[in-house]
Formats: sequence, structure tokens, C-alpha cells
Amino acid sequence: MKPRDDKKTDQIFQAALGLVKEKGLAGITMCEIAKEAGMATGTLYIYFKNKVELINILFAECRKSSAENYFQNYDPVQPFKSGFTKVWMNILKFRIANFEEVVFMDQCYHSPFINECTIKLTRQMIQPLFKLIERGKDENVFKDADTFSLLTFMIGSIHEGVKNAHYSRKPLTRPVIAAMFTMCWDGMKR
Amino acid sequence: MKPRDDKKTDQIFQAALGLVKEKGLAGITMCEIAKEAGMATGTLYIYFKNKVELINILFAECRKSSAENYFQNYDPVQPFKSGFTKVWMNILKFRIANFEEVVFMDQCYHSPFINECTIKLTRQMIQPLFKLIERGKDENVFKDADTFSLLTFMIGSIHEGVKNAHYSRKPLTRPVIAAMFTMCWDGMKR
DNA sequence: GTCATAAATGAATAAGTATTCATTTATGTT
DNA sequence: AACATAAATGAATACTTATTCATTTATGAC
Repeated sequence: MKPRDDKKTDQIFQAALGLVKEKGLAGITMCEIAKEAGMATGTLYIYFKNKVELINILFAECRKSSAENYFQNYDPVQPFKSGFTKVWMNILKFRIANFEEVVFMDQCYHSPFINECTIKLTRQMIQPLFKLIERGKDENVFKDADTFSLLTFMIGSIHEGVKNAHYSRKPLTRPVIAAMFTMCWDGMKR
Repeated sequence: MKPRDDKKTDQIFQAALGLVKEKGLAGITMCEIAKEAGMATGTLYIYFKNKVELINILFAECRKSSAENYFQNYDPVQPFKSGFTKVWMNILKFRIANFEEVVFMDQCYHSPFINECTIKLTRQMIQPLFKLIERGKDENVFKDADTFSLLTFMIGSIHEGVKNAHYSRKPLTRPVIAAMFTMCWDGMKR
């Protein structure tokens, strides 16, 4: 028997992500994904039951790789500010490096492809970030605001920054990133 | 002759916005828009040449009403902080009240419907916001960072806040809004 | 090297969707 | 009130796109 080609799933994902960034979820067809991935349309149906499943699995994959990245090299023993900076930078760098995934996930939130349940699972994956913010509040570093508001503010400072940098084609240089972080930190600190 | 029904264009827009919020740009059909707007499919083609035009005009409309709102009741003679607060609140309130438009515009950015040119025009409409940020810098109130970064940060604090409030179904109460504003202000100020 | 098996192909088919158009309905004009 | 005109309708048409499937190709087992 002929074995499955391990690389194909990834080729399909890359093709889909590239096309969604280019034309949005509304503009992609199975045929185009296949062409972009360098295979026949029918092959997509060997790896995925149908379009909806393809998109749902890709969504789950993106969510996972993004969440796994948050706390890379985070050391809870280090002072709070170091740890927070690490996480903030992790998220920023991940989103710059994986902008296509950011766009794809953004588009998925209001799509007929992703179901409520999948979205709820996503929300669960940010639990560790909640804990991080709470540590900042416990140590009296952060404002005594609602944790969710603080987290939203933190993510907003990254998310909007990455998007605008991309659209304006101004790369995020080291000093710009530093300024962004300072604004976020100053906004959150007491 | 029978005159056009003034209300129809708006009914079509409202139907389209509602459906896009529900299912995204990928999930809407002309047939559904018509049904939702309470008219026959063919009627859409009396008011718009085709689907692409409908979406482009709606996009332009949203962009316009959003931009017109920024400086409502802004008085340049008042102290800077009052003016900035006014604008910040205008944007926040507008986005809460017109969340469907926010979603629609977000989705349009990566769609096969909206062309580069339309997007460029959009970017032009934020010029007055640039001026506002620059005033803050000139008066030594804001950090001496890149104006674009400051503006991005300001918008991020609003945009992410509105989106998350919506998804988490936690309404933005007055104290939460105040906390959000303070974070934004503290982040931007020297 | 032959066989068995499953992957890969892409044209054919099935669904779904945008757009048209012959017909009906409503409104202003005379 | 009768007419002219354009709006409104929604079934029919044209087109696009998801999915299937008969056929071909590649791989591992023997």
C-alpha cells in the first residue's frame, strides 16, 4: 500500500493560510487551495472530510500553536516584570512571524465554518494569561482593575500594533517595539 | 412612474450587516440578504449593480459614518485632555453602538470584494486623528514616540476592548470604560 | 518482480449562488 | 380614470464551487 505523505497536511494548511490572508475566508475555494498546495482537488478529501472540517482543524491547530507559545522561556521565579515582558514579547513575535494565522483566526470568528464550541475552547486557552495578570495585581504592580480588562488591554496593544505595522508596511523595529511595550506597561501599572 | 423607496437601501445595508456579523462575509448570499431585508432577490439589483458593488458601497458608507463621528462635540479650544477624552469616548461609543459595522469592516479588509484603492482611502480618513495625537505631543503631554504607534495604541485600547466585551457578553459599564480610558491615557502620557 | 493496497488524480457531478428577465404592481401625470 | 413609467417580484438561467469517483500511480509486503 501507498503511505500518506506527512507533508501534505502542512502544505494544505500553508496554502489555505496564504489564500485567506490574500482574499479572506470568503474568497477561497477548495480548487484554489489544492492548486496552491500543488496537488489535485480530490487529494484534499483524502486528508479532510470536507471544507468545513479542513477549516476547523486548521483553526484548532493555529489556536494550539499560538497558545503553546505564550509562556516559552517564562520563568515564574524571575521578577514579575521580566516574566511579563517575556510573555508580551513572545506574543508579539509570534504574531509578526505568523501573521497569516492571525488573519485566518480573526476571519474565522464570524464565519459559518467555526462553531460556538470551538470558539469557547479557544477562550479557555488564555487561562494562563489570566493568571499572569493576576500575579501582577497580587504583587501590586498592576492597577486594581478587572483582570479581563487588563488582559484585553495587553492583547490590544499587541494585536493592533502587529496589524497596523503589517498594513502600513512599516516593519516593527526594535525601538518601536520598545515604545509599544512601554505604553502597555505604563498603562497597566499602578 | 413608481419612485424608489428611500428606505430600501438602508434595509439592505442593515440586513447585510446583521448577516455578516452572524456568519461572516463568507456566509452571506444575495438571496439571504434579500429575505432578511424583506424583499425579493431581484430588488437588490435595482439598488446595486451586483454583490461586489453592494459590499463596496456599504463599506464606504461605514467608513464615512465612523469617521464623521470621531470629532463630534470636540472643541479644540478646550484643554487637550478634555478633547482627547471626548474623541476616545466617541470612538468607543460608536463601536459599541455599531458593532456590526466593526465586524463587517474587519472582515472586508481581507476579502475579494474590497480593492486596495478603497482601503487606501480609508487610511486617509484617519488624518484628523494623527493631528490630535500630534497636538498631544506638541503640548508635551504624550510620549515622544512615533505618532503612528501612539495612534495604533489608542485605537487598540478601544478596538480590542469593544470586541472582547461583545464576545464575553460583559457589557462595558461606566467604571470599566473609565478604567480602559485611564490605561490608555497612562500608556500614552509622558 | 508481482501483488495488494491505498494515495493521488482531475474530469464529471451535484449543490449552491449570482444574476437576469418576463410579468406584476404601484405611483405620478394627464 | 386611463396611461406611462419604473419598481418589485421570484422563477429561470448561468455560473461557480464542493464533492465524488473511475482510473492511474506509488509503495510496502511477500
